[in-house]
Amino acid sequence: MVSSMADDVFKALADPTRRRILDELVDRDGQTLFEICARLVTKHGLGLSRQAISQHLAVLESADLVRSRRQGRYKFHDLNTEPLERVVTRWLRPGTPESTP
Amino acid sequence: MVSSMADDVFKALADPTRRRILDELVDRDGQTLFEICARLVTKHGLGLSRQAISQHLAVLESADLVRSRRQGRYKFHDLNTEPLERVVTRWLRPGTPESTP
DNA sequence: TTGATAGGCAAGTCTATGCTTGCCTATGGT
DNA sequence: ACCATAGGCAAGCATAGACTTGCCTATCAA
Repeated sequence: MVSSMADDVFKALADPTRRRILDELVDRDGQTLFEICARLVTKHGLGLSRQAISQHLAVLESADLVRSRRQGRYKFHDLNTEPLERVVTRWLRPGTPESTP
Repeated sequence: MVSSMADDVFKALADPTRRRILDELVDRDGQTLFEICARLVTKHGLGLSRQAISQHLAVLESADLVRSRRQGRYKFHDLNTEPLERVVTRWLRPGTPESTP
């Protein structure tokens, strides 16, 4: 089964933990896996294993919502909002009065 | 467990069939369950049972993405894009140049 | 009243997926 | 060389969720 681009984006956004991760990356870009784990624990009280977060990051990457760059033994994660902007305008008509106040 | 408003919206959008339904309601508002079933079959080739679509509509309603009004034995469904507009700006910073061309 | 239409409810099945556990690789410091 | 750190891989489990089937209710037309 082929998974379209929009499909991956919406699937990625369906999980609350993944949305928290995006929140963290908005707050500070270029975090490592361990940093994200630590912040999810301290700021949101989420007690998830490192592997769980790693799998979430993989889902976000496959949706191109997160880009990663390797540097030595560190892997930094960056937010990419471009897929969001493209996917959201699907049902939002340009003529909606409330959207352009 | 309490399900927040954003949670319901993203969960509702996670399913491709539900996104198709929203597409149909953008195309023509105020359709009944049977109309939506017929259009999904003819226009998209989806062979789903009436109950499946009914359950999808229930999910969309609980996310307030679809509002329904009863009239006799008919139940008309209307699209409500307001939750979308609110939920999407979460990671889209207002200063993004591409978003305001 | 009878029958057809529009919709609802409630199991039951089956797959997807979130999470864990355990082990493995690679890089950097000392 | 040694060990700690940063991350990856793969199997296993357990719940959520999509879909079906079967039956029930309500509205309208004849």
